[in-house]
Amino acid sequence: MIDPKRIRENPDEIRTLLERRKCPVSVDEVLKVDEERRSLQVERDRVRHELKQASDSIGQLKREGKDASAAIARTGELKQKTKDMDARLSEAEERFEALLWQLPNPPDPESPDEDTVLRSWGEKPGFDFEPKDHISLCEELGLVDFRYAASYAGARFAAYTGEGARLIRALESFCLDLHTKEHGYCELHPPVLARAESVNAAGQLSKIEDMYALKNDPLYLIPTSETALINYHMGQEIKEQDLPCKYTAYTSCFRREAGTYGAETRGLFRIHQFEKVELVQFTHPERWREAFREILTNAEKVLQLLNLAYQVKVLSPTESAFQASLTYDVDVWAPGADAWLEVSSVSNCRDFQSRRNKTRLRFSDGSLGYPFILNGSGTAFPRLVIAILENYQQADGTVRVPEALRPYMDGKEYLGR
RNA sequence: GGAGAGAUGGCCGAGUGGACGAAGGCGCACGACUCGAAAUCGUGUAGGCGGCAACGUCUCGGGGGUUCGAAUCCCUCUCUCUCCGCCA
Repeated sequence: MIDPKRIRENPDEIRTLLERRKCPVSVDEVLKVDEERRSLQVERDRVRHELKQASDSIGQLKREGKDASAAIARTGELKQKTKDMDARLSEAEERFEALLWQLPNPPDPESPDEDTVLRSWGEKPGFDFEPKDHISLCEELGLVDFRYAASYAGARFAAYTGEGARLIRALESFCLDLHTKEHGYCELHPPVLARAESVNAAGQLSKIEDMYALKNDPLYLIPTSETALINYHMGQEIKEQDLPCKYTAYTSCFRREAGTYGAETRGLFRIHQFEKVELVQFTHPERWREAFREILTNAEKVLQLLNLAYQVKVLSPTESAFQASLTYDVDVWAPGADAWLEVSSVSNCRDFQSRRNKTRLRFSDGSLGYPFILNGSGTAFPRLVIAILENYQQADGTVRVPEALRPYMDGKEYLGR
């Protein structure tokens, strides 16, 4: 959430920034309720102070063995007044909080009005045959059983089979090894179910219609392990000297994808459950750029080691997530689909999430603040699988295994051979 | 799921209705002593909200209640521990 002081002190700046997101919440409304709440608090504190003093003097009388019943009788009105003020104040505070929680992260000034490709890496492969799309490759090589997944779980699910399942497992180990051994991340394996509070801290409850909720428990299936990782220090203080804290996790991710029917409904491109390796860093507010570049580099490294062409683009405020102030996407080239596929999204959420889940930062001078939290995929698998299959397909219908993955596949050189 | 016991400051731990935001200890910071250190002694050591500040107010796991007054009594929720059950 946004620092209320920042809104109070720079309302015009916040208004302008939020307009870039087409945010429906009015800053004036927030200011109005804030003002209301503050003046109520002054009044409430005053009334309560009177009551406390009265109580103290009753205690004093009793200690001296004097009769206090007259003094007690006089507190009745004060007590009622305090109760009324309490109710009015907490009502105003609730309204204020509710408004505040609805505000998205103001976009970074760097974010452009339109998504913009910044650079690209690698060569698109040339084929002397007509490249197939991943759906044909999966079916012909028996890597994914869509029919089974549909009858077992429903439309838009995938069940990897045989070498396909093996490929997913190889990718998991490959990515986690890279990020833990080479990039210095601490590996976690968190629950994929989370409380509303945790999901909300991450900013994802703003799209509740996209979340899977359980019937018998107040829990949600997480849409990304970002949810788990950004809450790792919830309610805690991190010491400045312990920064940056870097975490990675491989989890399944669950998204209802409500309202996306009709578009890209076949194959692995957009499915309800997918696997992803996530990277999260808690950083010093002044060093977020370093962390941002690092996470982006870490994600790119996966594609570079697999020798897949990709492009990096910076997203406009309307495209970036509710909780993010700046987002870069990494899109991998998929020749069968003849398209760039988003496999990673790197975001700076500043102190937006740490304020929500009360992760605080103890500076070495003793003062207290909030760490910046950044996240990025490193990377999302179904689309990485699409890219591998389509880029590495051979004329004979088999798929060459990228060399970097072979150690994780018992040295296997080709899928389907 | 059943039965019981707990949750107090950075940590340990006292506190069962009034002088308690909270004894004592540890830790930490500063000062004294010292050539320096250890030991010792002294001082200080939570956060939120509001306020320029003085200060006020809130917080003893969370929420609600009783009371003039709650860390303390009552209800409720969460979490932890022990035993039983059930499992992977």
